[in-house]
Amino acid sequence: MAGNSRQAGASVTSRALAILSAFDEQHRAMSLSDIAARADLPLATTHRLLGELFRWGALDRLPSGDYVIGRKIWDIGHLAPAETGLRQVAEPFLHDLYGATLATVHLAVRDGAEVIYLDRLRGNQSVPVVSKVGGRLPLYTTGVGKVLLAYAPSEVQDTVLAGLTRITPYTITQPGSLRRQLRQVLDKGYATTREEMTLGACSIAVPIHQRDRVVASLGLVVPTLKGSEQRLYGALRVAAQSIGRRL
Amino acid sequence: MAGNSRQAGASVTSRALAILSAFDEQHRAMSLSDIAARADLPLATTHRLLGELFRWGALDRLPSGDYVIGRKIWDIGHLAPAETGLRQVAEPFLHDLYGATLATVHLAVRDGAEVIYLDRLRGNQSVPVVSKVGGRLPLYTTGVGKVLLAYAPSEVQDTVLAGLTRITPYTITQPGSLRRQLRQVLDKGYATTREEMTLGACSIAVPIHQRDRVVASLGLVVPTLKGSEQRLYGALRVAAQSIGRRL
DNA sequence: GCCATGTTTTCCACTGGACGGAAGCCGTGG
DNA sequence: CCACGGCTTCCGTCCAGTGGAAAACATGGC
Repeated sequence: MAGNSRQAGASVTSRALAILSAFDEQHRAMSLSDIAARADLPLATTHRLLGELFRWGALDRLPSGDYVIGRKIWDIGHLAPAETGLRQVAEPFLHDLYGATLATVHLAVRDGAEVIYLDRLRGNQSVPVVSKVGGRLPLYTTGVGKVLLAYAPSEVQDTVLAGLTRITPYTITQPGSLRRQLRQVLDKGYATTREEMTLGACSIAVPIHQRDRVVASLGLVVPTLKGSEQRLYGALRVAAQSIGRRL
Repeated sequence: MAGNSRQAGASVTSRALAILSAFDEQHRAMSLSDIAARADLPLATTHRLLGELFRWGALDRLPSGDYVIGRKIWDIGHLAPAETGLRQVAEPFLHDLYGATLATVHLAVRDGAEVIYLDRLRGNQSVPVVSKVGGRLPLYTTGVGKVLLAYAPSEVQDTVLAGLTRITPYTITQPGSLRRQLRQVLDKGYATTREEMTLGACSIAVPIHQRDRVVASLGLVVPTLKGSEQRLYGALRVAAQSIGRRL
């Protein structure tokens, strides 16, 4: 009854993992029933699994009783070598970049059809940005995103090109025009955006190469690129090369 | 035989979690048999669970075949509110502090009898430090640690005092002398260390209050405190108050 | 090349722990 | 006071996880 009630290959472990997957940026705190609904699991089962995860430290509870991701996950996550290794190496160069430009500095990698921000340096009086460390944004509205997209396999590009949605009046929504920009990124060696994600924020970004593969992108967010594009590009290129050499 | 072979209340989920727990700073990459040994699970079972965790993205594999923590854990970990909330709020103030002092800046919380570093700003030419974001250190050899220990429940203090081990010639190993220092921390409002963790590195740290509870600590690492102690304390206090007010 | 040694992967019959419907509990508010 | 929605506990059924064993695979010594 009630249709296909449960996923086919649902192993025990995968249920616990399904619960963790139920959390995302829009759902940082959820009640038992929310989680059960989002993970598509029966209440009683969810309840028991939540108990186990909580006891272990994977989840915490707010005074309200809602569940949130716990410290232990944050903690163990920092053992991930790809993320922390790159960050570790890049850190001092990000500082230098910030010192030299006073712009918001971003270090990001691609995950599927999204950017994930590994690190961000933001000054006190920098332009407001929506990025967060650990957060995700579309590939086609940010400087670092465009770089990563330009070097991504064509399946990924196709997926992204098929789903362009307007965020600001300046967001690129024409597949042809985005495709042209991506070609330019490969030619010129850097990408730019002009208020395509946030009004009042422009950005410029370059790839970070490990051997001959592009593994990450380094970007700056500034109020305007007028006149400073080449200077910022120069600073970015030096930093990206230094980071790449050290990987 | 060979003693008590398996934990008593070992639920399925807890085995997957035991595998994740097998990873730590000294064991970032492990083979199947290493993991099975550390998690105290049979090889075949471990193998299957590793497969599930890998397929989901909780674990990655190196070219060598060794398992490491995967991006997904890092990713989900950043949804933990305690960690990221505090970081988010503190970030601009850490920058200011760095700008004003050019010292390495630390933001840390206590977990049991250890410090966990939530954030670190390190200049290019700062004193070398052993801290890492997401890393753990003892409570009694670091500035932020002493602050957090001074405000910790007495059980925690007793545990720590019972296990003082020398790291540098200047590490405090006398329980009495540490206890005296902790009292001073409460009196003066800040803690200092002088080469107790790393030779050539001194530190000063203050508590961050949320309402009337101490939730974190903010610290600076410098080559020497000579003459600058009061100036650094002033800067720290202002920053810590601003952060606390915003929580 | 060949065998000895250590590690990873696959297999499968058995069984004990997960499953989840249902009933009880608790807080809220009409 | 009772009705309602969400949380927690209970417990008999049964199937998915278990793990010993053996097969594949990788090393490396001679």
